Amino acid sequence: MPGPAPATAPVAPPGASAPAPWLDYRSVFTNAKAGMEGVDKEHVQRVVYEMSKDSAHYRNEQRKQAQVDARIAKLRERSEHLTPAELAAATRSKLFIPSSHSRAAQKQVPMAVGGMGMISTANYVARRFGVRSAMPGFIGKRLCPQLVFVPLDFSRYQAAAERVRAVFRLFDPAFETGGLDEAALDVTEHCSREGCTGEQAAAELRRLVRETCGGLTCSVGVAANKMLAKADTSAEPGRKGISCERTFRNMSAPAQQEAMARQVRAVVRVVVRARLVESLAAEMAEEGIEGRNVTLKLKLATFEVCTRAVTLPRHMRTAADILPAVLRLLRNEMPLTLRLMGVRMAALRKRWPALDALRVNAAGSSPLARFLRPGSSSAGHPNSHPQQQQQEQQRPSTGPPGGSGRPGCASAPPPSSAAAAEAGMRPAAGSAATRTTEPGDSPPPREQAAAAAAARAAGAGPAASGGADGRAFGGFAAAVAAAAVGGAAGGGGWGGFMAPAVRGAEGGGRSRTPSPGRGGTLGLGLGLRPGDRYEDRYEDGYEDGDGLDEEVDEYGAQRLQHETACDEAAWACGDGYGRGGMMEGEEGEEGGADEGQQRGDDGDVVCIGDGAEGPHQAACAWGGVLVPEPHQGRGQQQPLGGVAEEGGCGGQGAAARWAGGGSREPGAGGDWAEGEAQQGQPPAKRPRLAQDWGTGDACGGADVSGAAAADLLELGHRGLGQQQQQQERRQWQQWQQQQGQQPWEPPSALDGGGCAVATAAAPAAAPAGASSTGPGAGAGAGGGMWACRVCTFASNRRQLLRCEVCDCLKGSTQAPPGPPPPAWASVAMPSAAAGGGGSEGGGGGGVCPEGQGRQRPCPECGADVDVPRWAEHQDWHLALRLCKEGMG
DNA sequence: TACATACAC
DNA sequence: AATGGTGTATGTA
Repeated sequence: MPGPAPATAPVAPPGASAPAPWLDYRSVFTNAKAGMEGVDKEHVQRVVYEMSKDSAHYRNEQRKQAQVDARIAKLRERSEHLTPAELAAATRSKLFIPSSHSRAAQKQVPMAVGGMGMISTANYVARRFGVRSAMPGFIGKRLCPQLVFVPLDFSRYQAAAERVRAVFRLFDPAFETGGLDEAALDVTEHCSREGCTGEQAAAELRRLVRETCGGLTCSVGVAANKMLAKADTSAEPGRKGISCERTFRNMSAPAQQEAMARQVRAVVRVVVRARLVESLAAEMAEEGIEGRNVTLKLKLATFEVCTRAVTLPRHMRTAADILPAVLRLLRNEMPLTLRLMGVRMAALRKRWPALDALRVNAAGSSPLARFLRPGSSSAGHPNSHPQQQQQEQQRPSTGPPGGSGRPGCASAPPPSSAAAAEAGMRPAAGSAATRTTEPGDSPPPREQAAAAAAARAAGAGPAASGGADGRAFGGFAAAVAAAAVGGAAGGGGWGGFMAPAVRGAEGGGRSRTPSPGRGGTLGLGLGLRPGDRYEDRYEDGYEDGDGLDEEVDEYGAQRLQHETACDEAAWACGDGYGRGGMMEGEEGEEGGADEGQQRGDDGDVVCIGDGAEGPHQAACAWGGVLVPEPHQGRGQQQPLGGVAEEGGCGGQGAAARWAGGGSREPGAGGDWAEGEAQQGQPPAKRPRLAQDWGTGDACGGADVSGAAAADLLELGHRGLGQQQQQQERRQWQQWQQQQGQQPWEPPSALDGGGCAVATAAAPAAAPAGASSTGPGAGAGAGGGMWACRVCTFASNRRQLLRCEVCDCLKGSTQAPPGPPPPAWASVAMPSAAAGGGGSEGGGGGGVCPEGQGRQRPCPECGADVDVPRWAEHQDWHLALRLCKEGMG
């Protein structure tokens, strides 16, 4: 193989002041990595630079680099005043035996695992060209045109990792994993037992791996070990956080973006469409964990990343519980121009440490097992369990969870119902009238699938979980099986959290299983169809015979049908709401957009939130400043100020933008952020969300108890403070005035006519697509909640004036006139059936393909829905289901 | 402690 | 045309 070609591309620095600007672009890609000795660094640097320099990503890298430089300078200055003692404290020793293995299937061909988007790793042949991990594939291809991409195949990596871990376990049953290809072992005991040195153990480890893992090699280093303490941290679940995030596919027609940008509710659409919360809740259910911190991660179109977090009043796990927190965090950051969104739960704990063990034994044949088994008539349903009620409604989340738990989990949920409950069907915490999972309830297909799969898996028992080649089932079944093994091995550590041995058996308890369950979840999360890229990637993860794939497909097909119908209706009508932001992997061509409504190919990104003025503008969430984002090749480049302020974007980023504020488009003003701008004081940081879950006094901490709990939780989750509501309304009205519209006033009587105070219990959440609850049929804890007449959300607190879900005013039947009129309406509407909007003049042309007019009855609620709002409306039902599920 | 960010893989 | 997703550690108020 010839070495890397000398710089072939005619890379003339056009008009650059510096002779070789790429030399200043310090990216990780030029760092040496094993096998990269002798690489022409400057060439790599130049290619990377040339291919990156016009991108938002590049600008963000520059920004970050400036920050790092500033930080370094600061540290350097400080270090001059450090005492020796402090210096010593700042130094840490490496403690572990890291081990990794890699395998170059071909020694001659340059190969990279990954694709054009991102390279996970590259073989040594490729590395000689400068190709390396974390590099975008298209740059790798440029550096090395012969580069062959090898698609990711997590199921194989997982399988291989399992085998290697089996060897590790021999040396240290409680070893810790660091991803698929790394582990840390404490071999202290092994060495004293075997009377060997660390080096000898390392050699033995290498040999065993090589001989038992199909020739895999691993590198092992030995160092002092102080991590024994950690073995005693059995009160901690093995993992600290769990998350789900998605990058949005670029979109789209300017009209669409502008429309999106006008409505607050678009946010919900994006969240719901991304299925972030759903997926996360499903994973938590699989893992049997719950968390008390919710973090929202946002990556802006500029590649800036920010996170926003709240601590919940107690541990939570269902989508219905998490979603409101996410929405609230998100709303607080608008306007936004997003590239990625993620949701994370932290402060985790095992839900039922003792119960898990019991559940495992339900596979056995003891009387207790029989009692617990699904179908046992005497097995109570989850919510009748006293401990659960206590824990979920009243119990302070402090104290050893499950510690007091006499294994009085006699009425513990059988696996199937547990899975169903966890998948989102659980009654809301704090709901006085806890809804039971009654026979009449028919969970949505997905939940059914999950429950069925879980039941099967659990029923199969540990014996079946071994898998022929050591591949675990993953997800729920695997966790159960592992717990069984570990529980037995560990001598029955039932109370409290899992013993280290169990964690070992779980593979460290930290690594996630990307295969079956997750593949399904991901597929669903992306709204993929058969044949799509991501599905290809993950379909290997499905185990034969576990039935999950069929069920997933069935659910996926339903979702697809639903969404396609919505989108087609919306897109055909050209209302600009058809797609509330697509995910990567989704195709943009569906939906029958007519020619006049084709999406732009500007490479724009999802734009949400009030105030974003157009497709080429982005707002910095921290500063709240609206800044035109130059379109590719056009417009001025935003100066990236070198102001070395502390505090990330809040400092430097915002400052830079303020400094460059002159590039705002002249007529683009009018967003509320400009008010701040005119004061000339860049807010250092947008204020944190107040920690006012609930009233702010009683709910701030962990202790929520008694009857007040329900109230506070409801308030905290679903309501904003009145003050905040008023503020929002002022902003809304202000915006309207700026738009030259009449301020929208609610229909006279707040409670007039429409405010159905919910009293009855909510009907079961309907399966997707089936007709279900009528408006106002909602319910609640009987606390005088009101049902929104627009979106039907039935659990608004009495003292709230706006619906927490859709923002409509209490009692109103109208949605506020936020978004501009749909495009097709301004073309001409020959149809006679003028539903709502009336006559937007014009002549000729656009015929809504719905043909019959501008309204259709919604199959879910029966209401006549403006066709342009059809997709939106359907999404509301979806969001509502999420919220209602479990609200009782 | 709670939140925000940086960074490793 | 195009730069990921998940998890942990650490700094700061």
